[in-house]
Amino acid sequence: MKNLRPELIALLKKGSCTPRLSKLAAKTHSKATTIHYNIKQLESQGVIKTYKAVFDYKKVDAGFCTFVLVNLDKKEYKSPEDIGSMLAEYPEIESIDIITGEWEMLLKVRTKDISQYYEFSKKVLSLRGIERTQSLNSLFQIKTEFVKMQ
Amino acid sequence: MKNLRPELIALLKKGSCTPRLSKLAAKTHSKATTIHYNIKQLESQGVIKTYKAVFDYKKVDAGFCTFVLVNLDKKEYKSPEDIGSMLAEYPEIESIDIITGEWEMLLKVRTKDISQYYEFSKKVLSLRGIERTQSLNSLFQIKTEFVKMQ
DNA sequence: TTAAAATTTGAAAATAATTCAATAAGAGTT
DNA sequence: AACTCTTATTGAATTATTTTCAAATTTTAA
Repeated sequence: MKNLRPELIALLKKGSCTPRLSKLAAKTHSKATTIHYNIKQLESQGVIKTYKAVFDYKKVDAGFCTFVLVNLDKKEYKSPEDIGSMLAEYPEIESIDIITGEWEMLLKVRTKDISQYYEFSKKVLSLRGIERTQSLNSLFQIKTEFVKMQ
Repeated sequence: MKNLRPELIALLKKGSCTPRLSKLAAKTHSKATTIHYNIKQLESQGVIKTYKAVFDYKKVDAGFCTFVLVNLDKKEYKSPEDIGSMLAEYPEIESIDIITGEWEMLLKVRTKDISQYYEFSKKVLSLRGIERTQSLNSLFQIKTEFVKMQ
């Protein structure tokens, strides 16, 4: 018997969910078929990207959250998007933004703990094109992904 | 006939979704009843907070994304969590973290455009307890909420 | 006012989730 | 290894939800 949990968590983190039409119908005082029509429209217009789960990240070995400000080495890459899409493959990285100001990129990273973060940083933050980084540690999360924690 | 879209988007942003057991069963080569059992367990243990939609935020009037570093006025509040939970009520705020370093708090804010951000900042970033802020603008989003954009 | 397009709805059909009892697998003890 | 206890998986039946589709309604634009 294999442990399904890690596989389920990985799938739910990015998708494998669906809107609850009956609940939405009740909350908006309309019929399920009307919601169905409206949701299909949002989906086909690309308004909705996916449906996913939000976790208590402490309980899925991702309780250590770090924001990483990144300076990119202009000589080493074609465009910030190129490094960005490489980084996007790492499951530890929750978000990647190209930003204004002193730093070119901001990452949000989730690992189990500080030592797993150290492993991540050795592996990822030394990639060609990444010149310098500064990390800000999250001590406490009040809201994530529009969802209040606690 | 009222326009359901804004109401649906607001609901889906925080919840009103459900895991697709049949899909998860297929992907993990197990039975739907097994997935059902495992998911109920994750839910009752508080591992899963909610199921929600991820949007193309440009298409839901929230394409302008800003990270706000915040210094808190120690005289004005009991604890950072108190200001945090006040801020958590604003629908424009995607995430709130208490962080290490020069700044005490990091917000991620989504508005329609720069002028709506200005309205937000006048309304919210002048609340008692917020001493000083610095905002970093997102020029391009590569990944959000663990989901690759584009 | 009228015609066309977009949205809502109801009924029926198709899928999917839930319940529950039986079975199987794993963990720990003797 | 045999036994017991606990945890996890499964199949069958029930219940609930989603999907389809045609008809009706509402909105938009001329």
